[in-house]
Amino acid sequence: MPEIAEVETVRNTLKNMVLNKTIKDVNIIYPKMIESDIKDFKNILIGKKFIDIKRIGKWLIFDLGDYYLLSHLRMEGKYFVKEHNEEINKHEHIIITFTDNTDLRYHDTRKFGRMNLIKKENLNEVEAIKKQGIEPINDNLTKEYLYEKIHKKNLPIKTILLDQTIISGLGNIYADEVLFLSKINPLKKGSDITLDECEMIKKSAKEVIEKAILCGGTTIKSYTSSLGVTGRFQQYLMVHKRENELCKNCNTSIIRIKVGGRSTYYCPNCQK
DNA sequence: AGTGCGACCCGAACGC
DNA sequence: TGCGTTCGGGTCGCAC
Repeated sequence: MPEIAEVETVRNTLKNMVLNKTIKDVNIIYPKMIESDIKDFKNILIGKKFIDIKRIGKWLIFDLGDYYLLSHLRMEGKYFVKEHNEEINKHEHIIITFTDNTDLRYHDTRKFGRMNLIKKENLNEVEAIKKQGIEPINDNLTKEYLYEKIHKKNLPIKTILLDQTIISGLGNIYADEVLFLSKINPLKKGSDITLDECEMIKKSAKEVIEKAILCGGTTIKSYTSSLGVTGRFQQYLMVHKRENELCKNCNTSIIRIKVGGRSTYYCPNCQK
């Protein structure tokens, strides 16, 4: 998916486009995308406004006053703001129309994304939200917290970094980058990670995510954030998607392996 | 409880 | 040119 930096970019972009506009209609083209009651979805949204857009981990949270619209972009979800009379693209699945005749359109080639409309007081009953771990940009992410969560696990550290209940917001791209900066081999078991290495992971995660947010995210293949905004972090990637290219640190060829079913890129010299 | 893997979808890239 | 196969930025649920 868009990872935390991409979601943050979408959030900031959309805040400038859709806040405080009254919703006049909702067109649900692909109902499976909605996890809450379909009828309620339309009825509740019409007449309301988005008064804010928040984010928890990779979840976008549209604030409707008494309700939240939760939106997870998964792999390829995007939002576009278009004039209502523009033709509907085949990958646009949910269309929210405002009284000024603009649309907020949810576009998702693979239809993996999900939305969930809930009463505000029920936010903490949403399992995925409740279980979110600590974000890299939060100072509560300490080496002690990480060590406690990691040191009894027999899984590769790469797999652990993708677990949203430990660190919230890292995906496949930034997990590889964090391990490179930390000089840790992606296959190293959680139980073999030292407290010092947890400190490295914590520092690297913060560094990578802060820089990626400043860049507006990364663009790989299909991902551009809403409104065609293209992330610029790609130029700073040290290992991800760089198989057979040379390590920017030591000139060794970057290699690609599978870890937990996910493509994983690393420098065999820097990350022993 | 912890771990591994298929399923959810579709388009792009690749092999023949 | 065309057809079949493989792969993927994420997460969930099921089986062991």
